[in-house]
Amino acid sequence: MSEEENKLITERRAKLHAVRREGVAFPNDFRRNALAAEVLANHAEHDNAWLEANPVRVQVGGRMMFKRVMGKASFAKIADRSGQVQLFLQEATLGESYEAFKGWDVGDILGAEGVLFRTRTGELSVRVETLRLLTKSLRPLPDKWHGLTDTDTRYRQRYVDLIVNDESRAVFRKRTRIVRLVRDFLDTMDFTEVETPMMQPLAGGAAARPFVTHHNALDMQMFLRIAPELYLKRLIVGGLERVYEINRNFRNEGLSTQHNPEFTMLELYWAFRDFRDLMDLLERLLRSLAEAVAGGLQVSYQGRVYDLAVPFRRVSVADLVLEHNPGIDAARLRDVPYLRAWCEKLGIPFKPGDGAGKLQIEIFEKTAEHTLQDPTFVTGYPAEVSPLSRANDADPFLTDRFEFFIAGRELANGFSELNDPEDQAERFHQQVARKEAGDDEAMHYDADYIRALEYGMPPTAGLGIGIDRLVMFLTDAPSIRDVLLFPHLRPES
RNA sequence: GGGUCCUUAGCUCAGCCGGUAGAGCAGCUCCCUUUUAAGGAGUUGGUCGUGCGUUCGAAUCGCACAGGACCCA
Repeated sequence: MSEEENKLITERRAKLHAVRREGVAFPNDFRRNALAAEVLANHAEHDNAWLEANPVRVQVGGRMMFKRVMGKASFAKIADRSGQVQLFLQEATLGESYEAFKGWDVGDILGAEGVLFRTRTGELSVRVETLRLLTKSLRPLPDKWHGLTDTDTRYRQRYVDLIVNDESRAVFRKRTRIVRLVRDFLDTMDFTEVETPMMQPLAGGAAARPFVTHHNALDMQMFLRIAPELYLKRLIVGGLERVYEINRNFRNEGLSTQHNPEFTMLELYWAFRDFRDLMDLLERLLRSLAEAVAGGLQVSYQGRVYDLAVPFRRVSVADLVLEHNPGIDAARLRDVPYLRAWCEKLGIPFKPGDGAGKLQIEIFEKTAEHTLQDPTFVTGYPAEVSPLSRANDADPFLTDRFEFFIAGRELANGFSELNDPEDQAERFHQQVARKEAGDDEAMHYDADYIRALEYGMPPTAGLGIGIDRLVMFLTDAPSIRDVLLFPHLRPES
């Protein structure tokens, strides 16, 4: 028998049809005057003597999660958005609706009115005087003790996961809180939150394959954005000076525990500041988030404790490459044939057009990146792989840029912005050359962005933070799917 | 893209050197007026992910496919 028409559903459907024959099966005239958690918190101190002397009448409603019928009396627990409260039901008080209740199922949504009292074991409960079925649930919930563990069902039918798994609800509440705290943090610093286009004629601001769509009225190809960067910096040219955006980016790439095709990114741009200021800001932000949502500066993630109290390590790409590859000669880190030989030795594929900067990064990613457990700012990113970053004054092979790693993952990327329109035009030309050489992640030449820079962009620092990965870290979630309400999955067969 | 493992009742899981499919919870019938995974008695429920093969016989062995988990690139 298929899941769509199994016996349990058939039985519940018959119960629904019986309710329909009696009248309105899906009433919407019941109103609550209390939530479960409020009821419990407001009367935590009160014993039965107090409750008898000061009767508290409440109207509560929610989904029935437990049901224990004992002849002429029953207990049930209902869950609302705040938590659960127990109902005590007696045939003597409820009459006909008690008989009806015995036929209702775990999962049904009920409304109850009654007075508070404590049971023999001291649990604050509602002695129900009026009970109504508000919504019949046709599908059985997962096992009350084991809950729902099958990841496929948890992700595909998130509504079921949210009904039965408290921890899952807690993660998403925490996610919302984290995002709100980030906004508060930036708003306090006089940043302005803005919205920029998700559909773009050119997908710029990052190295990634875009999703392609089509605008019918204009008969033109458009792209879902891979980053908001170039639009936000136009706003810096416009004089907004401190802007940020928290919203979705789309990258047409594979799925993994750390990648979803659409993911949430914070990007902020801060005029009259440089990349060092961003490192300080990120350090402060992470600490304040950990204290607010993870219980302190010692954050436990997947069994390991991360101490955010100590200053975060700051180390260059070159130093990490040398640290993890003792055979590499520090004097030859910009020697292309030498680095190619090392890539071959390490089994790293490379393209003919790759220069020393790109090869360094390949070696870094293969040998060092995953070892960066404790919070670490990696600096000294080569200009070749940083087409939008300001070149370092002392060493233009490098840029004033960092990436931030924790638990072996990239969490943020920040740099002093390239505001020299002629340098930027030259970098775009290099990207176009790479694209023509077959690198489909290379950038386009964005003429309007160059025009904006030609009006003059003040010296600026810009930071991007992967919100999903940040939430994963702060909620101890092993997979990005655990922090996305509806993660991308292959279609159901 | 490569490797390892998983898919059996609504849920959580046994069964896997081939011999007609099992438990707990949920459901159904009955008993029970203070339960806490309530308890007691009885009982229903399965194209064992899909397809092809090996075999007298396949949940079990082989191959392919689909979906999922983890590791690697």
